[in-house]
Amino acid sequence: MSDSIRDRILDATVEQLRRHGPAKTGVVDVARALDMSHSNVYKHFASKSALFDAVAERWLAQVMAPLTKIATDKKTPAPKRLKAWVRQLAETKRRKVLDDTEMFAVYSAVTAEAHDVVARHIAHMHDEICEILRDGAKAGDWPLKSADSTAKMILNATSRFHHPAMVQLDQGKSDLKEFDALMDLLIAGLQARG
Amino acid sequence: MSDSIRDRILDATVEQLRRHGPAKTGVVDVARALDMSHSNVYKHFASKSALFDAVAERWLAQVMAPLTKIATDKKTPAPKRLKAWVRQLAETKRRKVLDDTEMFAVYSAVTAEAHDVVARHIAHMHDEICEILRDGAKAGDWPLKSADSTAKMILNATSRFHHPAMVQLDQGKSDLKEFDALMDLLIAGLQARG
DNA sequence: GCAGTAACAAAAGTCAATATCTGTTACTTG
DNA sequence: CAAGTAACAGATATTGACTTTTGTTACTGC
Repeated sequence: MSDSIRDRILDATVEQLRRHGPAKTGVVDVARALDMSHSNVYKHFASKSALFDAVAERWLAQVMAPLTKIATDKKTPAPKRLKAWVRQLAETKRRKVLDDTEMFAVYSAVTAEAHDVVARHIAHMHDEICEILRDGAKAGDWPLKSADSTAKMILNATSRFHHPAMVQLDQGKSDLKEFDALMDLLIAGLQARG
Repeated sequence: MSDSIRDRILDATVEQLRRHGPAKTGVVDVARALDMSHSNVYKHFASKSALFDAVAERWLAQVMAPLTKIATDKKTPAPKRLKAWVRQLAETKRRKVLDDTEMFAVYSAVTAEAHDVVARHIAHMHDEICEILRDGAKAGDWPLKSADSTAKMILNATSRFHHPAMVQLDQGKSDLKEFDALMDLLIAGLQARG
């Protein structure tokens, strides 16, 4: 079966965002692109921001997919998995900003407004790091007092390489070797802690 | 001797920025506050952005002063000094954003434009961290392959707590205990590295 | 030569009339 | 009842005439 009407509206919205940017994309434009009245779009999305939130949600789901694959790959040792997971996150953001700077700005602007969508995304990332950390503790890779606070620490320490605001300011200028060195230091620290 | 004319113009500019924000502060307003023609301001600053750059430079010098005191306090052990230095930086930013949110936005907007002023400031911070790292290496606190790349790593890892863009997004919401935990992990890592 | 000014063109900003967009309601069609 | 529409009020954007601001030049007083 083909796309649901909801999906078709979302596709059209992304297309409009791509063509005209978030400031000049309106519900009327999206409706016009689909040859329907804007009232009908409101049948499927409560408001313009709900529509944009749904776009952000889809984007973030795409970001998460390869991360989840890494997080659940139990046969790889936790330290290697942790590094691979955060590296994948940093690479995704870096690639997005290098390949399509304008679209990254759109993504960034839309997610900046989508407060609870982003909160759920962060919670999701947090949970996957916790899982890797706990696996590492079980395997004796490192001691672990609190997976929660340690996961937060990992995300904080690496945000320079994956937080949209930072990635956008950096414009992919910084080397991922800097990321690798930092990640190695963090893992050394995790393993050294009493 | 009293303030130079340059300083008086800078003071008036800060006053205008405080009162009306960066968007509504013009060279004409600054001149009017000093009872002079705007042409005369141009005698002392090449352009409006040069004037704002000078304001940013003064602010950043104020940020640096207490940091330099810590960096050059050779009698305190390097690990403690490193933590105190970065903590002081994070605290300064945090306090600025909590005490006077509007003024932090002004500072942030002005420094966002002042590209080479900020580059010099980052270089200055980088140098002070290098100094602490080298002192630690001499005292046997940690091994040190490259002070430069390690200093960069420390600034990267802690940027969540001191980079204007991050501090502004966070609005002082995050606990400095999170910072302390991260800094302890980083120092543990530094000490553990082969 | 340092501190200052008046007069000016070009760029940027203001403001109010006008047009467009958002979100709702009541209604239609398969 | 899922998908769709027309008509509407209020909020938001756009436009174009009209300031204001930026930055320069040529000049004054000490």
